[in-house]
Amino acid sequence: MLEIMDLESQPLSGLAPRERIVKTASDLFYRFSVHTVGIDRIIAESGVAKMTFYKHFPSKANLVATYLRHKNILWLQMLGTATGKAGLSPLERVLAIFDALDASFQAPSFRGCPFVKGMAEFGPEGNSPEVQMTIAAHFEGLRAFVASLIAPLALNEPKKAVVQILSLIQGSIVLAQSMRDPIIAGANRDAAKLLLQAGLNPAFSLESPE
Amino acid sequence: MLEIMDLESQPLSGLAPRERIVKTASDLFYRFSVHTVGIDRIIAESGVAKMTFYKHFPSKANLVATYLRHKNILWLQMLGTATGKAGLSPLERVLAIFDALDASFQAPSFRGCPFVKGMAEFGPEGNSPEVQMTIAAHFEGLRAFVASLIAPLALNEPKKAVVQILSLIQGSIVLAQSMRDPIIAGANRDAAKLLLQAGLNPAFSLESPE
DNA sequence: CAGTAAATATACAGACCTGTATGTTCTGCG
DNA sequence: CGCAGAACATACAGGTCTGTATATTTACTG
Repeated sequence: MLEIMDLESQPLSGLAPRERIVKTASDLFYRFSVHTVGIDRIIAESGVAKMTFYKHFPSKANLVATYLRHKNILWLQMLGTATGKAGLSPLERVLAIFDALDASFQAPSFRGCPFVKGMAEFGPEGNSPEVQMTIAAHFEGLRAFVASLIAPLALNEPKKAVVQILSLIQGSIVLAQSMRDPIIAGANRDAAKLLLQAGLNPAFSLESPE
Repeated sequence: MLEIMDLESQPLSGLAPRERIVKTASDLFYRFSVHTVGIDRIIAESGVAKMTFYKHFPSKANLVATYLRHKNILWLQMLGTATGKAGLSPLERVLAIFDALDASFQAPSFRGCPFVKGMAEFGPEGNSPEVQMTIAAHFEGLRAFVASLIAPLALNEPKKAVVQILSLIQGSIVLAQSMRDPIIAGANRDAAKLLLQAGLNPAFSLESPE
């Protein structure tokens, strides 16, 4: 057989078996869903033996949790670099989230939020505690991240603002997946700007325009 | 065996077989997920024979589409009654959406948006065209509904406002499912109010508070 | 009462799933 | 070189899934 010419995912040859498995599983689980991708397919496409797989991962559920932790790292890295650029004001850092979202929405591989999809497949009734813990940790981490970005703004109701920004983020992702409109991220960026400015200047908020 | 004393779902005895199947499937698909609930379980819990099931539904995918159409009707009915109450101003009609969401979030059976979950399980790659069509029709219907509520406000950028309101709606649902905080719907109601008021009075928007 | 259509119970085919068991081959290191 | 451990290929056990086939019973209708 010489060498496997994997035309589709090329930078997979040099990696160690464990990383090949995680990368293959991550792509397949995200593109399709977890339940529609079996172990056999992951093993075949990662070019790994079944025994090797079960040496590295005790079960499929553990691989799913690993996949989600992997996505969580990528996700928070993307937000961290976008919001951490030098020279940005505190307000601009929050708004940079939506610029980063805008870019990721345009990627052809975009399929929505892996954790929302994870909740859909592994609800509270299903018994996969490790997966559920990983999902809950992601949402809590994202909440804490947004809260840390909003704190410097010294708003009157920071907790409420965090909920609003998080809703705009998650709503953007759902809309970007369900309809295909390039204005989604920008519209929500504007919404976030308005909400945060209103929080900075209380005279703005809840006053009837007349 | 005399009679089946179904203690859990009582108002199921008098219904016709087809409606028993839809009701049972709707509850199970929504509480758990579609892929984790098999035909056998639906048949068992609806008290119907397998042949009867396949007389009424040509396949499981068709039942899934029927379930989603059922949920779509319930969902739009809820929004219609909440926003259609007499004596509400156009702005209040939009905000009434979030009051209705707040109520549904508190129901113990709340498990998020059936259509977001449907997208997670039946992505664009999976070949279930009827299910995908049903999901797409729901999102388009919801968009048109919100657009019809916003039209009377005569905003400068109605399309953008629709995207913002839809994002707040979907974001609320995701947050209500991932974290459990009773302020979510209210916070997003306030956000919607502020955004729509800013659209009514352009002097509000995008002015730096200093 | 008779006859027809719907619903029943049950068994089963074929495919897929996770996870294990049994060997063989490659690879890195002393 | 020589050997140990990792990764390989493959077959299979036990279970579940969708969908079909066979045969019996209920229920309505003329």
